[in-house]
Amino acid sequence: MPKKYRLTKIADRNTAKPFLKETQFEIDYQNTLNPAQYEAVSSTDGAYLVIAGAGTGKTRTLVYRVARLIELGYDPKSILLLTFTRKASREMMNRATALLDNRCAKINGGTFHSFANLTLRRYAKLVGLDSNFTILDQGDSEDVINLIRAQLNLTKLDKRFPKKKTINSVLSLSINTGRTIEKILEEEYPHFYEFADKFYEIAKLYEEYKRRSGLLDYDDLLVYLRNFLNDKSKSYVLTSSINFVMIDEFQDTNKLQAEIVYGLAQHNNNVMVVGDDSQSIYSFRGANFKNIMNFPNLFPDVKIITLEENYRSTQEVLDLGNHIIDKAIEKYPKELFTRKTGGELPAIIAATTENMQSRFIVNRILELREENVSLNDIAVLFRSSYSSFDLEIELNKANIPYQKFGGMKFIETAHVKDVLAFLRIAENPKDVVSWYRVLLLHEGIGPKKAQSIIEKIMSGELNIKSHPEKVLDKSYKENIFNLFLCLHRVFTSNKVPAELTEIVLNYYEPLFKKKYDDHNKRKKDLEIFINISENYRSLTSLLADMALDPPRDSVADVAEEDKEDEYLTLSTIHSAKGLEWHTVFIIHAVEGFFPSGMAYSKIEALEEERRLMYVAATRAKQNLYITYPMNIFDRHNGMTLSKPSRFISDISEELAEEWLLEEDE
DNA sequence: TACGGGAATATTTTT
DNA sequence: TATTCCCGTA
Repeated sequence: MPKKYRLTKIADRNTAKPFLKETQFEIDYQNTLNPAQYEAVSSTDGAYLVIAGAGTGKTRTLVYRVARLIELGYDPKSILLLTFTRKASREMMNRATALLDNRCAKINGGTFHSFANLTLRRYAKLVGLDSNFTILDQGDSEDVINLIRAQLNLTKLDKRFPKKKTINSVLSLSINTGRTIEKILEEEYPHFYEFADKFYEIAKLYEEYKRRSGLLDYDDLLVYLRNFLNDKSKSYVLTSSINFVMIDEFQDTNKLQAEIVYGLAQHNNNVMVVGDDSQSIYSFRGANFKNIMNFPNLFPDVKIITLEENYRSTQEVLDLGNHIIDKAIEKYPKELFTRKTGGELPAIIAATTENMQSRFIVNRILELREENVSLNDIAVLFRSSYSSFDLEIELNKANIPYQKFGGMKFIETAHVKDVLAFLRIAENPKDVVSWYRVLLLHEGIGPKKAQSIIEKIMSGELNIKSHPEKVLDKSYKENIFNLFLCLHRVFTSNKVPAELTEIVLNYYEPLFKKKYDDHNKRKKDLEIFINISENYRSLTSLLADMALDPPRDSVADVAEEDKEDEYLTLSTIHSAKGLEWHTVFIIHAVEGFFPSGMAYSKIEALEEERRLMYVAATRAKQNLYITYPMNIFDRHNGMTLSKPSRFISDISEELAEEWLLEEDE
């Protein structure tokens, strides 16, 4: 169907600005949006900072702006919309498409990392990279670091040297926040400060290693992109094609990402960032809500728009949320209000034990179902993913279907990583970590032997692409011969992901059964992996997606065919970002769990826990229940009496009802 | 040098 | 509780 007012000929979208009168738009923007939203949506040129409180229609605003820009005649491909997750990106494009038409699906979108991935591959030559680099996920990075850590003999020191996880997070924080390693050690890990020089040594070796092996970790994706953007003569080809930059969840970006935003928008400074400083919950990844405060320094002519009308929650829920966040030490001034009144007061529920908390939730959910509240409209939120273990048992007993978000991911399970390691080698034979992982699967091969085989492969002494009979002499055991035979098959196949996966799994199966006692349970994951691989045409994109947008389901609820269409959501608060439900339960609101004991030592960390509680509370549209067990198992002391979370302990009768659950005899 | 068993240890959130 | 670390044995 031809659109009434589509402008077809625009000589140069960057200079000749198309325009329409307000009445000529297909969508009645002015009357569908509130004044603040409309101001943001109808903006075109210039820099905008949209401070959007929880539930104020942030996504809606972005979606409408995309539609309007397209209606104005701008090329969809010249609109870049960066979001926090790929799911969010997909959702926005779908909504915009539904609103207007499928031109909206053509905009440039994705996460910072996925955008960097595509850009770096496309402009690999200009960037100075090989376009088929492999992406290391966090676990892979840690493995590399562990290898280096072992080589440096750091385990033999008198004092315990930090573990791979810690090392990786220090290095990563340094890159993402632009602070030196010393500074980070001093501020976050003072007990490891004395090892600063070792950290530098590891960082150097790690960099060399990645360069040599054609590997990029998450941070590299951003760093290379930033550097590319800074080299204006080279990146002009990219930046001149971007007319509008939009960034969602700006409160969760870090310094490095802010620099990227600056670089992306350099062509004409048309940039809009949207965020809520009160919902900044990713500081462990280097995010700093002060990015929002600093934004006006980056773009001096920025216009600030504040969205304050909340469309999600009842006033009762909002009051409690406001109470929690009012005590925050620093935030952008804003006052959320809603027209939804007459809701029920939130409830704060003390249960004598953790199990009673679980049973309360199960009962309440069953009651809600009686009241015709769909399971899809209910969520249970928690600080850390293990908090739901007891509840999960009770839900299973009661036959309540649920999906859990956050926590252990499919991709992080050892057996899936094993299979991926084979495929990584197929993609990039220089990938030493994957070689290491694969070789160690074999009997009789430990770290030393693996090392020596890898050296021979890297030096070319062992040519893995030719048939093993030609390259392996008698000193190699049969299992190595078989491994090389398998890899030879991989290298000589036509590299369709599904076919490669099949070859690998055939070979891997006996090793897998030997390595894992519980291989029956794990087997399902491998079957899922086959299905996933069938959706890809190239190995490069399969591997990139596995690192950047991994499927989240592991064994827990794999069977696609018996997946219920109605299910309860269990989620970490981090994974619940941006979502909303009719009824929300927040569990384990106990000192030491929420706020986490890890946060006690730093005021900034405690402030972040507070924002986390705020995010959790503002997910609720209608009902909000915050529960805490009074006795909870503490690994150090056994059963201990616990204190309710500081975020809810001082709440007055007007803000929430307090219930006490006791065992009925 | 590989590898299994038992001890130690730290314990969150995710692209 | 689950992973990592350490050490003795083959």
